[in-house]
Amino acid sequence: MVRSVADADSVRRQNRGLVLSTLRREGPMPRTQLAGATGLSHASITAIGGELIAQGLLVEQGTGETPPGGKQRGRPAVAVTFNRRACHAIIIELDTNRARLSLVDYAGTLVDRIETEVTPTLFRETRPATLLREQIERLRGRNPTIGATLQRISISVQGMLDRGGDRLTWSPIPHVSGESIVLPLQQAFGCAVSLSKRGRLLAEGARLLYPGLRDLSIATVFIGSTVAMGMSFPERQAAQGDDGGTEFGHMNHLPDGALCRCGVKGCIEAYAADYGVLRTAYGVPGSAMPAASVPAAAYRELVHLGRAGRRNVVHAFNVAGQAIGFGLGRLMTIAAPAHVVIVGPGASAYELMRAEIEAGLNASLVCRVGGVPAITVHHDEREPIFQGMVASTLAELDQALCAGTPPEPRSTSVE
Amino acid sequence: MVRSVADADSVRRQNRGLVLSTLRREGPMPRTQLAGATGLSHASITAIGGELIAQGLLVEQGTGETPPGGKQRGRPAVAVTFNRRACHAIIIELDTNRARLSLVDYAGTLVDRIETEVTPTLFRETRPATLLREQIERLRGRNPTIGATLQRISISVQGMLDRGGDRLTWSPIPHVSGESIVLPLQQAFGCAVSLSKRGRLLAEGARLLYPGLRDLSIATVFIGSTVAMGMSFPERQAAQGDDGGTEFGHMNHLPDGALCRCGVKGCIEAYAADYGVLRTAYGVPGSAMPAASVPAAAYRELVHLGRAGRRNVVHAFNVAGQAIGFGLGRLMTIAAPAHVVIVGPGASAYELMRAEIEAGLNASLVCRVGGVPAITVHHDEREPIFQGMVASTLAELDQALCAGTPPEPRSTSVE
DNA sequence: AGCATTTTATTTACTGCTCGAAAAAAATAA
DNA sequence: TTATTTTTTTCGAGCAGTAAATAAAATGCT
Repeated sequence: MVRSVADADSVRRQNRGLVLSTLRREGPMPRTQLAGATGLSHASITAIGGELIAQGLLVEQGTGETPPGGKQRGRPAVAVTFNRRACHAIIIELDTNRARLSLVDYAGTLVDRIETEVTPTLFRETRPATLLREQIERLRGRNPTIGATLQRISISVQGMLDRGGDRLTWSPIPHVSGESIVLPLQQAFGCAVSLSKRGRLLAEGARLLYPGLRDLSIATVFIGSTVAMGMSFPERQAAQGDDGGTEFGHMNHLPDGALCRCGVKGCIEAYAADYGVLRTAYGVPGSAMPAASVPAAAYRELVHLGRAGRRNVVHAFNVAGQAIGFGLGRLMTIAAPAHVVIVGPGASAYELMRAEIEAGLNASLVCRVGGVPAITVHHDEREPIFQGMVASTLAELDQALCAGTPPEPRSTSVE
Repeated sequence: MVRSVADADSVRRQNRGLVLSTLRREGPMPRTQLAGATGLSHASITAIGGELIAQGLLVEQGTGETPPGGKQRGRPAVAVTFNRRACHAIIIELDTNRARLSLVDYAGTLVDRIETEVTPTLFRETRPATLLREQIERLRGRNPTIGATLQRISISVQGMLDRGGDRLTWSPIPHVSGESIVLPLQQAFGCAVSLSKRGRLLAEGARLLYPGLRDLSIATVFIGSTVAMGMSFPERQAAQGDDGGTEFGHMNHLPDGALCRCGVKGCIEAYAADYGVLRTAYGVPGSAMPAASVPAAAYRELVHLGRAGRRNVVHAFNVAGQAIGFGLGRLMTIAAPAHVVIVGPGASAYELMRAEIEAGLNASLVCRVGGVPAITVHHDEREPIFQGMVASTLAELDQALCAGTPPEPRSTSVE
């Protein structure tokens, strides 16, 4: 709560932001309804709405809906909504095996999307910023109409970010850490560029996806080729910085335990990621170097065998469940989420890990006293990430636009 | 970031709060200087200051200081400061062995203080709220002049709070959990009552005590008859609710490990609290019931023996250090404090645990990549708690007073 | 003593924002 | 064509903040 002086200008900014965020949350609506939803007076809505339309951020919608049957009685309501063409953003999901770039407009609609493969050796020769720059150029080339309206580039990555959020200090994606990513793109495209941890976006996306979670604290655990977690708290949405991102997968489970891909011994990931389960299942000692990568099919087969009751596989998933359960129990002592969402390929093995996860949670005093968090399983992790990124990117855009541009006097406008 | 409509009133509230918090942080100062420190115009300072003085919250200070040698040239500056008699707060530290009640005035000056013993059986017969009510009455009786100016009661406790912060759901203080504490006191005294976790206050107090920590994230670890931790983040001061309080002492260290006083196996506390070290040192198996309490002198003797190099004791402290080190390493994956402050009786054994603590931290990928947090030792934990409580209580008071009262027209005032 | 100087604090004139109420606009119903 | 209904805009008042001018309260100098 950094206090700073408030004046008429900050009031206007706040209320413009209120109008935009209400429209984001509840969709297009006429001015009268907007007054009700925001708590502002009709007079203010007229003023603010007029400004935002003049600025090109909002537009009046044809007739919106002709809701209940026949004709309405009075002056017809004209809904206002976001001007799709006001600006655009590019959402990038950078993963261990591929990069997906999505172009969305100001209304949040997907305009275009390209995908490119990421090989383990790719970033040994190509700088990540260079690869991304090329792909962004390509996407822009395919959509010439967006012109200079590209306002924001949001990148989702796995790994640890540096303080300023400019680069990765460590990542499971080979050779990607170290180099600055944000700065070169910022310079190349002259717009805001941000790097976010995949885990946090997963959690925020889960909140958007399940209406029931809207007012709960959520931890989303990804289980797959890595183990990752992000947390999201209500009322503090879009907490910038590194907040909400964790390194859950690299939390120690057992001192001097199994070797993790990160080089440290005993991480949760070393027991619960695909390679960890595989190692346990086939009796490979924990001191053995982890497999560089596990084919998706091989992991699916493993889950299948486990479900069929194959002893060694069931045991391996039990070990994985114990690592995750104790990890969650330890987490609970620091920050107690009310809801845990499990996503990723490992979600399909949840039933094999469930008992151990619950046992691990119950070994935590916090859970014994306050109860265990509700756990739900969601298979597809791509959608929450994407939704989360779109939502937070647009919210940031709203902030930037309603904060910066208004005071400009329409001096040299076309008249 | 819950958006709500802003108007002239919210501007005034914000700026009144700004004036008060500036005065809290930087002490009494004349209006001109206040204008500079807050960023508000002189005109606004005149208006706001006048209001606050009329309201009785601030007063003009005689001459303050006659700072550099001889006489100043122009119109003498008259400093404004808090009106001591505007209101009072009672700060209560409820501990395993005693309860301390401090009466402070609006300027934060200690007016009176009483202390009463807490025995392990005390709360079997007396409800905690009843005991506190009696003690508060006693304190009030000794200070009749405060009259109705008692505005706030802040209570520091150890243990877990319920959602609403009304009662303890679990506590190391015997028989204290379960019963509502806040509500009865609120009804008895008709003022705001709040329950805070001792750990969080410790961390916030440490920030106030060491100016160098002002802009860092801090974790304060208490080591003594329990192990506890609180965290404090800059820029988000007085984050209300349960934020910043942890159950670090009851984070699992080893699955199926040593028995903790809380009844769970493997908690950090079971290895690192006084009883845990004692148990390890004398070869008592971890499955043995922990001692009900360890005399302070016995623990001091233990530390003394350890420092003198007694093998079994050194080993016991090493085990304690490992528990704390791994615990901190695990914590780092969720929330990475830049600074760790160690307080309490165990602080004097830090050197015996240091190597193990550092080893535990280094077993965490986060520390390997981002470096280990700085660790400092501070022996006395009472002072930070008290300072933290006074600061946050007065900040809350400022908020309540500058938000609520101003719009009241001085209708039936004495004229 | 009396006037200039200096520093602090207040007053004045003005801007921008929101609000409530009244007026205007735009449709249907009779 | 006129009444009715609903949405939207306009108008006047009120309030908070700023910059600049003014007042206040002291010292220094002649």
